[in-house]
Amino acid sequence: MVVKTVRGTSDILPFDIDTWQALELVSRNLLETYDYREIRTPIFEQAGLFQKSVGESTDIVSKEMYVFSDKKGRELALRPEGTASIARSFIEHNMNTQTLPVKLYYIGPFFRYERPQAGRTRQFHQIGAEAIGIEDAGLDAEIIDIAVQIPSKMGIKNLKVMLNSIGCEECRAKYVKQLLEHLKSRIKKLCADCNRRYSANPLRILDCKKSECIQLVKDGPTITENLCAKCRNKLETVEKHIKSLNIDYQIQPYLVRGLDYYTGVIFEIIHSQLGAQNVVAAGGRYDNLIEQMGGKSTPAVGFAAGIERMIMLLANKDFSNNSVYLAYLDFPMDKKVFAFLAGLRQNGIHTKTTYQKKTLKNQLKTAAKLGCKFSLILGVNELSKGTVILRDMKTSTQEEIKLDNAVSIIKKKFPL
RNA sequence: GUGGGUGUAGCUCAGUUGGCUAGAGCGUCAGAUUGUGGUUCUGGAUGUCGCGGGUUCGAUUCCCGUCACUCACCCCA
Repeated sequence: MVVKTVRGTSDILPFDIDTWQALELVSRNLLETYDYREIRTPIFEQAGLFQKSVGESTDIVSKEMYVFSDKKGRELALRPEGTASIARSFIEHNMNTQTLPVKLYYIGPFFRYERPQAGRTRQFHQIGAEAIGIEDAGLDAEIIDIAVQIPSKMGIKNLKVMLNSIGCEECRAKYVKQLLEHLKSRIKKLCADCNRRYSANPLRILDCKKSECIQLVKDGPTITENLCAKCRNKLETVEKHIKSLNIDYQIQPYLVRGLDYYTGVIFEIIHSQLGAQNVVAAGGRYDNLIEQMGGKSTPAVGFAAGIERMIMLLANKDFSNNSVYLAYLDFPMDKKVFAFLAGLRQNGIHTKTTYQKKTLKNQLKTAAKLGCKFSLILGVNELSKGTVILRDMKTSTQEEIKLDNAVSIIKKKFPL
């Protein structure tokens, strides 16, 4: 049997890579202008890191993590998400002594052992950012702003921002108590999953998709109207900020997060064309995580966006670069042709050509097929005159130019 | 982890109520007089019919298993 990629993983082939690279470039530029710096943490970590931070009760840690032991018996795990590693690194390198907030971003692969589905693979990629050390609603709004702008700048439309707050520890605890109280007498009406959630992770009942549960939840209290004054005020401030940026959002009182470390304001950016996995990006505050992991009490806020999910939404867009095609007629390639070709490339002109004997007709056909905006035709006549024909593939017009001027003329015709 | 659907050329798919050399479109390659593409025409190449086993004189078609893809649940970016 021929070896294939393992389940839930795939090759990102050159055919698709333009979109990936464009997305990465747009994201990096944007994040850098917002003063975030890239951090690259290891792909694998001690398994305990994720148990402590993401939470042992979550499926991510208890069922979906790739855990293995190395030759010395160390329990390691392929990272299932990004924030835990960054919190670890923040503590390990005493980043709390730097000017706060420390703003970090990452782009890379993550691993979860899940059943593959549209927008869900076992190796997947995220772009994320974290602003650590300052508890200001402006940073929450900034994170949301960035999370919206990355897909928007790529041309993704119809994004919806869902916003909520799950409160601080105090108001959340009070609310959970109320919620459990409300559901207690009706627990038998809840679905099997929600019965499990009732004891394991009650807030998760809020975003159950089953109609019977939705109805019961609707009749009960919402966290949004049970926030303490401080938490309500923060949520309202975030709203004010993102309103000023004309970000279209809506308060979703039943929005919760799956990871244990979230506190306060949380959000999701969703897109209807993605199917069941409709979340493009999500995030929120996690003010207790760093302290809980052994660092000083440090507030933080961040987000992560699913790269594959954005790529799905960009499937019919073309991000390929401009290029020219060099057609020539004496085979094998004359040394003058070779030198000209090398010169184009040394000057930063993305040049395609053939390396086997082809007719001129064939070469132009190829050039058109490859999407080259211009073709350069360098036959024996031109070579003897020291010229080359520059053909505009769109208008089918051409001019004969001097070999020496070719680079500057092409560069003027299209900025690379 | 649970449930449904699918698996035939590079791609999209047809097909055989079980039987001779398995098809189409697209793509690809070559050609339609000498150095000019995206239209047209002609011709060529390519498939262990996902893999393994069973039933049968005979299976790509039926059965079982398995792997993968896909959709939903679950989980979550």
